[in-house]
Amino acid sequence: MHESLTIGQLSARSGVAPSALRFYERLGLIHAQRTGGNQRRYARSELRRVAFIRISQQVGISLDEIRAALDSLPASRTPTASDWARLSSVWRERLNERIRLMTKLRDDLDSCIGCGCLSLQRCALYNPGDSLGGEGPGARLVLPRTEGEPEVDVRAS
Amino acid sequence: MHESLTIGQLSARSGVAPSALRFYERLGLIHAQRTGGNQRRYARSELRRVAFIRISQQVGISLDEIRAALDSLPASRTPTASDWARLSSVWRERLNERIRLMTKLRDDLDSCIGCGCLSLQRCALYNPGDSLGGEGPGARLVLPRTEGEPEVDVRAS
DNA sequence: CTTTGAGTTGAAGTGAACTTCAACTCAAGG
DNA sequence: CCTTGAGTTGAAGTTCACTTCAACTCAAAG
Repeated sequence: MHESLTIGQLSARSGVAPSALRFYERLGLIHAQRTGGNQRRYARSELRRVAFIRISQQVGISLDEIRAALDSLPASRTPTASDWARLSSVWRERLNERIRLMTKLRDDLDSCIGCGCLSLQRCALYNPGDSLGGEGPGARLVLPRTEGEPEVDVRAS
Repeated sequence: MHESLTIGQLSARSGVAPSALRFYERLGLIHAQRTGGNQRRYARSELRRVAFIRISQQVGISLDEIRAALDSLPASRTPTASDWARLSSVWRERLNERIRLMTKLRDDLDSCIGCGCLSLQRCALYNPGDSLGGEGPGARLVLPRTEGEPEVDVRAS
């Protein structure tokens, strides 16, 4: 009866807009069968893929990287629990790194609030190796990629 | 001698590209005097503004919101330490919330790796913890992009 | 003075992740 | 059969945060 899902159903159950699902398909992140009338029919396993995509995005991973990760899943068989576990554990590292960076930023910000200085030299908020930079055009990630070596010093205002 | 900075100097000292500084100026985030030859000269206090902007971005705040925050600084006088501290402490709340969410996501992901399931009902990755209402899983995305009412349930793959 | 490197402008381009649109077709109830 | 809501397409539009470009001018060293 409901062995396959329409795009509307997949959208409703995943919380992802139909337009986004079509977009994901164009990028090769998900796949669909077609009916005689050319409409998409999704296997239930696609729901899990969509779940993985959304979770990955929350971890701060680009669709491009997510696609690469999904491509590493076995094409021949339906992914098993351990397949998903393997992917997730990689994301876990990323997430931990992000948490570490944000925590450091918060602590640095705390000490800056203490003195109200924003004197980046002393407070090390600009301390390179953790943050700043970003090369090339295009949108910035909310949390920066590593690199950059500014010499910041705002002692005299 | 260096009571004011050229755009190249401000760029070097802040680690922000000149094009970005001009862009910030267009958005009203920073300000510059002009020389007779129409070149920008920045007061040293602008360095602190740029510092605040970059830190704010790392906290995950949009330029639009940053502008709003900067607009709340007194226009008449040079901002004091406590002015900056006031702004920073607001950001600190945001940062803490983000850390909290990331940490929860990591913990949820951990439990998912344990069973490798990504079965969002059981692993609660999609469950905000309390609002599992009614029949079936009333599960939702933890951080929905837009509004919506997804009912996620991937039990059968 | 000449050269060179730094600065100026507005307009257009970039990349990510989508959404919106117009102009259709398909599927199901009455 | 007819209507209606759901689905189809490619192309274009949107937002954010910038960068790149062309075509200049300015500032300082030699």
